[in-house]
Amino acid sequence: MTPAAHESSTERSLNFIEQIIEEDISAGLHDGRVLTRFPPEPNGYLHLGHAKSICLNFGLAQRYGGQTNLRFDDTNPVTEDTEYVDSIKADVRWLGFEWAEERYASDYFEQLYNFAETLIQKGLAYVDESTAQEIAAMKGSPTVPGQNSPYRDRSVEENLSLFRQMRAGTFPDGAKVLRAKIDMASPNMHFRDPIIYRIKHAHHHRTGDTWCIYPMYDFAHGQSDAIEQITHSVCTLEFIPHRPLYEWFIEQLAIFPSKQYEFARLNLTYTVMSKRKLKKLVEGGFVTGWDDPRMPTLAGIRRRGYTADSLREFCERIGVAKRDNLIDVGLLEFCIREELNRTTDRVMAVVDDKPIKLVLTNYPEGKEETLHIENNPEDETAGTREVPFGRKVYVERDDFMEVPSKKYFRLAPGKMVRLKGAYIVQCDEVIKDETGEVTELHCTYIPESKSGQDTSGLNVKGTIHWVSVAHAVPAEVRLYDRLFAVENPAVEEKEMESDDDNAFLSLLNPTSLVTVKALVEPNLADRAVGSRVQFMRKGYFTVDADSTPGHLVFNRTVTLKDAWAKEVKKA
RNA sequence: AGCUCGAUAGUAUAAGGGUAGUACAUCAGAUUUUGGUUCUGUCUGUCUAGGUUCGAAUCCUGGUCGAGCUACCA
Repeated sequence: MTPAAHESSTERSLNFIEQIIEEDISAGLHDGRVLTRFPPEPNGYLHLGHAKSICLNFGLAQRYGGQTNLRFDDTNPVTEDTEYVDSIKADVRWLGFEWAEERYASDYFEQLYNFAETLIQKGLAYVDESTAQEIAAMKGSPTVPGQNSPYRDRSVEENLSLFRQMRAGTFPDGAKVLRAKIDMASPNMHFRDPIIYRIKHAHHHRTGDTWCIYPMYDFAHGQSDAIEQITHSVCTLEFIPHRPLYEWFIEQLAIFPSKQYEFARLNLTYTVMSKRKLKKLVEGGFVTGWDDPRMPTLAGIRRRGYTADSLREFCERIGVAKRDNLIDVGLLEFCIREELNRTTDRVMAVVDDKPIKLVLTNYPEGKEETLHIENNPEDETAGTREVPFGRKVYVERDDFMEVPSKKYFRLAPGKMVRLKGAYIVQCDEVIKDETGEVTELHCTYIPESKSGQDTSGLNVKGTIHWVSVAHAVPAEVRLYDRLFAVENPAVEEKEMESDDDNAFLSLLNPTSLVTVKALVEPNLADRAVGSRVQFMRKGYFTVDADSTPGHLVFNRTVTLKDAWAKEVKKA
């Protein structure tokens, strides 16, 4: 699709990268070809920050008739594993994207090695045998220029021979490194003779034991881009200082001129996005795993009940720019509600460890009715379902107040409400146990008020959900809430000024998971894992993988908006 | 301290020298057999000081504030 054609088919304005690409296309750069790449390191699970990057990279290519490679940046064998490769591929596909080619930086090890020799030959790289500490010390600081290594001026021949011995496995880990010879006084720390190869006698997940030297990120990423002829290499802001180096290597090696562009990574309120911190949560048992529904990982959020569509919509709405941002998690919740409101069936579930039993004293003993209740008022084609009704039903404790406030229009002594899809009932008598806790409400129902054929003329403000006592199916419900109690854990952590890098754990929300019992409609009994419903007046729920026949487990994906809760909070 | 990047409503994001717009959030109202949905209305913004210009969010200069950079991680 041409930019012009697209212009007319969308309202959305262009982000800065799209603007660059359109300029490139009109300038005829690379004959208008667009090839992007998504370059994860296979050392962890993908999270929402990656989702932003995936949607950006694949979205750019789709928009401009290009393609996207999936490239694993696997240059550090000690942290990487195929387990992650598989989960990353699954997550990208789940999000709804298909890559043109699956590549690995390790595919290019031989080529990268040759690039290194080229650099040596040009007198632009040397083997340094200083220790890590010495190298760090000689590096200087942003305000103090570094010092040249004593090994900086070795001859090309010596460097070549040493480098070949490095490859051959002559030296132990850390004994030597290959460094680019640039400028130890550069204000850009990355130009102070960056290390480009290090010795690691480690098993690589793909190349096995073929190599004992591995290129550093800076010597692998740009060249990999060039080898694949990536036109637009999009990464996050922290790589800005690397860009001059990225370009330097490309220029010195005279290879395909890929260009790097940087955007601001996603930050979300009430969570953390750093791999390191997420790992701590998993390893410390603060969550049940990488796919815990509270985690911002794609695996977690998927299990929570989020859809790929809603995530893509979210990524579209947050935009792309260069300024640091903190997105309100409320926007994510809006995106999933918007979809689930449209697509899920409404059902009734009394989510309460101690529900109240409601007895309709004027409803004949033993009588049962089958009610037909619409599945989704937003979707006529969703049809109706059968819901059994009887003399006794469960309702939630929150839907009764012995001494109601003025604006409370649920059950209270003497008050009327409608039981959703059934009858209007009036609360006559409150039954309590010996501790004074309400256990039952005796009500009378209005026979002429039956849903759909109401001739009672009554008009009640409140409608509450219920489940027939005789037909209720027990279930476990996991009420998930924000992982952290504070809006911006990263900033709070900084403000604590603690040396303890576990300090952020004290900011966790202690009620991020509340497990309660529920009684649900019988037709929910055989829902498949992963299916989604709206529990009327409660929220959207999905059947968790922990469910077994006879033991249903529901995850709360997100609550409904709750104007009443706001009202209560105000008071 | 040096270098780099950034700064537009509460949060994001547009406007590329010519009316500061959109979404989410907020608040208010209407509708509603979900205190949901939907609809209507409402509120709040160009970091600062100069300069260029008929005209500046936009261009220039200084300042302020925020972020990143100083791993044999990516």
